[in-house]
Amino acid sequence: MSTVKALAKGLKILDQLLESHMRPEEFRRIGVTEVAELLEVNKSSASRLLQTLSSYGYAKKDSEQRGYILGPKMHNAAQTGSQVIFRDLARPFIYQLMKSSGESAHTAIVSQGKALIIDDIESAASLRVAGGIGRLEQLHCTAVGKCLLAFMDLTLPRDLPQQTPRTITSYNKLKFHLEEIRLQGYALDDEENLEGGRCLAAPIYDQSAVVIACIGISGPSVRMTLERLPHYIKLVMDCSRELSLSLGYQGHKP
Amino acid sequence: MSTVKALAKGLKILDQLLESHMRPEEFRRIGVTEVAELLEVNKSSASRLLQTLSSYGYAKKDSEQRGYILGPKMHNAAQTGSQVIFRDLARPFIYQLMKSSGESAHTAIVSQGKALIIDDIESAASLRVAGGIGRLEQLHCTAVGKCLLAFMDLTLPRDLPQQTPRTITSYNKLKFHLEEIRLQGYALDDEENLEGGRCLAAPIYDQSAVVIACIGISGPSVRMTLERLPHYIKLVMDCSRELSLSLGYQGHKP
DNA sequence: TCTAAAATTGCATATCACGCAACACTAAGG
DNA sequence: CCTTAGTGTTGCGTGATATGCAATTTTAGA
Repeated sequence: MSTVKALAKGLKILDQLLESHMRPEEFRRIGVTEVAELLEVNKSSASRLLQTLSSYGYAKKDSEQRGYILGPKMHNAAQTGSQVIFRDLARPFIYQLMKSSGESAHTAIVSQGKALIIDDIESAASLRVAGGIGRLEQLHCTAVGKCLLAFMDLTLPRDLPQQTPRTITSYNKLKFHLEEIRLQGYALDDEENLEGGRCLAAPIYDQSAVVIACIGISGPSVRMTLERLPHYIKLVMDCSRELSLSLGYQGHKP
Repeated sequence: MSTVKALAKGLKILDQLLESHMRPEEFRRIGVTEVAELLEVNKSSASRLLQTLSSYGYAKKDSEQRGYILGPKMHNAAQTGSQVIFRDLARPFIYQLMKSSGESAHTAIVSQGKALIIDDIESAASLRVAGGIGRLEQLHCTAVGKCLLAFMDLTLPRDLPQQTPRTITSYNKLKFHLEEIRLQGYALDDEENLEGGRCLAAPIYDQSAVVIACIGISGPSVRMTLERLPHYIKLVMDCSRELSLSLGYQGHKP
């Protein structure tokens, strides 16, 4: 059994970056010189190893100070762990939402510049919007996507592909629309993503009053009519408030 | 700018392992032959790269079927993400526990073969057991450690260093003692880790009735006397039950 | 602005990653 | 149980590349 030495060196660096990251009280950036000492190699070798780790997203040159920190790929792995816990916590709430609304209910978070459906409880109705745990949805034309855009301070996408005739494809129109969503406290997908389908979504706040996800319902327009919308809006917003409270949310501090 | 090619190859494998891991519906083990095709190298090279990743804990040969999966180090990164959410959820409960008991209260999980304190709310009393978010504690002689050993089906450590004259250093004695803890539903550190200090701990169950953590209190023996222990035990166990319920725990199914 | 320390880059050479081939292991089918 | 095909591992020699050196660039602090 043999090891590939260059790879081993890179992984040792990754160990150090991980260790520094996992203990917030002991966080520090790691420099080329420090890595050179750790591996007992020349600084130039250390620099190239760090560059390689960076180019693949496993390390990142800190933008504020000298030194390298853990890169986005490891952050994504950490986020997946949180997703599983959060999904399980939110499940009873969206189950109840599905029951009270009669439509499919789901939980969504931001991932890879899209809205990732991390849980989805389908309604028993024969005509329903197709489900999809793990599905990535466009941000600009889905209720969950727009909800996340409005409440999470995300960078607005520039590319707004048309999904239906009703899709908002203008950056300025979307920007204005998101302001409305913030005032209303919920987002409506009015056949913007799927013809014949409407969705509603509302944000989930954590204990520090930061939005971390959203929940929503999807259904066919023949059932989710504009006349019945207020009924659905109330259900979704009640559910999102209860889930937020269960996460320790205590309302916005002035 | 140049990349270290051998390291780059290893990171590409890690990318694949991560990708497979993050979407449970798309999980699959990755074999040497598949890696060889991905990287366009000979199977022997692929094998050596995977072995190197494995020896550093980033990959793991699956024990049930052929192929490699994401290794414990990446799991640990994922766990850290969950820790932050869990820590925040548990905080109000241990805060209340500190208030009602008058002693420092903490949350602990298993990490690196030890008990990791992920949150710690110190009592206002002048004489108290020193705190330490991020501290790793021995499993065999602390209340949180013994609690995790008893309820989480961990491998019993063989090395049981003596911390005080009261430390249990016999494997068989510890094994028997853990059976007692399982029956009682809580663990007591009776000056086994620190002379003049006693700790109590109780397990936290999640929605699938699996123990994922524990909470505990620590205080000086002059306050946490044997006569007052039942009072403290009740507080700790009440708190652990409430926190478990808030996580969706519904009691043990037969 | 200057200086010292940290980080990066080009080049030649020493090291080791690589492919080949042989072998070992495993799972499935007869 | 035996056979076969596919998967994974190991030893060896060679050429590709990782490395150290030295020069250069960048950066942060006085």
